[in-house]
Amino acid sequence: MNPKRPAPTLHDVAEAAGVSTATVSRCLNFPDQVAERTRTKVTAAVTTLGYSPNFGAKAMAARRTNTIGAIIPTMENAIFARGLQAFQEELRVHGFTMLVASTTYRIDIEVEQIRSLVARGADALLLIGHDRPPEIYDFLATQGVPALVTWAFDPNSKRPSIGFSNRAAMRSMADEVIALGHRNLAFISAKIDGNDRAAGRYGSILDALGAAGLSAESLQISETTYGIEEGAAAFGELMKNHPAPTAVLCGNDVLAVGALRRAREMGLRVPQDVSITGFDDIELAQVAYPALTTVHVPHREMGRRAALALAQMVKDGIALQSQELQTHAVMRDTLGPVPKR
Amino acid sequence: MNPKRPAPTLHDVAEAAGVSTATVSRCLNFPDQVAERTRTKVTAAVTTLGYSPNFGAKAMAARRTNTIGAIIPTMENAIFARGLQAFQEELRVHGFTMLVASTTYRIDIEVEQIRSLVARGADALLLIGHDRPPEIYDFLATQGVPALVTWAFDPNSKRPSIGFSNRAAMRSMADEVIALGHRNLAFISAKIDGNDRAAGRYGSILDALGAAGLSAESLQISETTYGIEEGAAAFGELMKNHPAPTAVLCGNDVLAVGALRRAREMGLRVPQDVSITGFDDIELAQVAYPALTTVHVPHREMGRRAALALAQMVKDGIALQSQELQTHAVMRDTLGPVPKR
DNA sequence: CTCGTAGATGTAAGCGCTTACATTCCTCAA
DNA sequence: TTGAGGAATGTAAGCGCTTACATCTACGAG
Repeated sequence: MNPKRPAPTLHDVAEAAGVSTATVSRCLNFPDQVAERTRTKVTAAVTTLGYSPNFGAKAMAARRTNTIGAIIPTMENAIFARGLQAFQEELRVHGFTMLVASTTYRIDIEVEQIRSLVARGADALLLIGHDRPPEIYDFLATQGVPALVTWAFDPNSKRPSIGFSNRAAMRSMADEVIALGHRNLAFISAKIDGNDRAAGRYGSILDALGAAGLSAESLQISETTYGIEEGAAAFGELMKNHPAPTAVLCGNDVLAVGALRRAREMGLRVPQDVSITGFDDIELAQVAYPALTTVHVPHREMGRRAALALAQMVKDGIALQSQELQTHAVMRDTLGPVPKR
Repeated sequence: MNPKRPAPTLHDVAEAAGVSTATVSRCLNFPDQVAERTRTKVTAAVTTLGYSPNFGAKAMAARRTNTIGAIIPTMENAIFARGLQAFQEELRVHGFTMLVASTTYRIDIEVEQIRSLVARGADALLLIGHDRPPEIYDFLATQGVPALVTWAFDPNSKRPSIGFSNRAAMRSMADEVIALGHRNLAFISAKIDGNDRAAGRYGSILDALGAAGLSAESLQISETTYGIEEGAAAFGELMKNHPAPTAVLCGNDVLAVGALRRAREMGLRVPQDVSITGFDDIELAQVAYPALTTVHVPHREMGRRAALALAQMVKDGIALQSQELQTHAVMRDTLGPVPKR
């Protein structure tokens, strides 16, 4: 580790190989435009010097980075982690590099991260959900950086998105719950304000209720932050109400698992005494005991498709097209008929 | 989205504000060196133009990036995700940005990613584990990029590392298991070759056995890839052996949870019929049923400390110092005494 | 032997920014 | 009124790379 000696540059390599910098550059980027003999010399020089191109300089001169930025709320949530992993793998196949940044669900940090990724020359951006101040979209427009929204699909939005309808997804589950006779529901959700996904899920439960001729009174809601503990706490509070809900729908599996644990601690049997459902269908759902009834979301597929669309748009100029993915309720063991009193 | 119109540059801002580029640059980087009036004009120009600095150019001119790269096997593993999240948050406090890249456990991709992060000007790198070809370390040395190893602590290595002793960690669990009378163990591990962490864990079980006067014969091993399914499959195979193990130690919680599930499917009671232990203590461990006995590793703390050390070394030139973190066995419900036959 | 041609290589102009140094402008003391 | 000295600003030289264009070389055709 010698932070003193400056790293070798193209120029150094050129000198060592006895050619011009242009030749070295060509040799590195378009090997077949260079004579065999020259290439050998250059390659040797590169190796012995331990040369590594300077990305910034390269990006500046070439005006292209082959980099796509992704901005997610947090890596600590499996749904983003797995979606991104797939995103990156697919991107790599197309010769792109992914840059990730996380916001911890804070809008000011998101703004900061977006600027940072743009500054770093991202050719395009992957964003989660539609909700964000219009200035951000304006900024991206003036910078000429295309953005693709995922984790949400909104046919009415002019912005391209690849995702699923949070409304339809949660609706399918709410319908199941209501069909089983539950009239007293609760919803444990992430903060709804500024989160179109959470809002959509919430709205759809109301829709389902309405369709069944029930009033909004039938739904209690508890907003909390992400986490098992948080889900447990919210569940505990909800069950203190009179009447206590007979079915608790959760905005994601992590909250649901927390609720499940608290139910066990409270001596409530699931689903005999109370039903609990999740959302996302992460591994946790299958491992939980009882296995969690939840809404399956194809996160990996979403990541893969987003990567493909973005790569094609940057490379071949194919415009981004919105795509809707399907979700479905997965019935496992935590949803049952309403308990008879 | 107009990818045609070029983004505004420092020069454009300078022109719009009627000052020189130097002034704009100062205004952006050292606001108090600039007169109030000028600052106002410049700020206005920046806003109306939607200017965003070009990172590459900046890095090149300033010869510093305030960026630290992190290279992990995969984001899909909660232990890395949570450690990195903490890493990034701490880094942010010190004014650094994190760049992540994942290798899917492939050494060739790791090499590629390291080169890529270095090319991007990372001021330093975070690496997982010690095992990797010496050329990589040579390369980093000639590039003058310091690297910090985490997820492992090896007092004998000359390279700085912040982590825990995988040997000591697994040893503590193995000792517990042996103390409970188990004489017939199995270990479900990630691939050991090229993974010093897995190797350390494996070795320590052998050590424990030796210390108890038992032979290596008492330990069956099954190497597999990461995943719940994989853990389940490995467990299934192991239990076919004669004699079947009475305690199955797993290299991580995910494998353990898979084993747990398979045990349930096979009608085996845990821990009455067979004991199962994990490693990492991720959330999954508490949620599993029965709650998993595992080795607690302070991932977040590790990420935080690594970030702090790296930030201080880059900013203030404080040399990296190895730090050892403590782990401990967490006894929950999946480890019990050896079943009497 | 000359010339045209295509392939290989070199030359040099930026890309957008920072920063050492030079210049200009004020302010205030003498 | 003058000039010293600090504050504010401008000038311009790179940072490491790509690439259009110029140049050179070698070879075969005429």
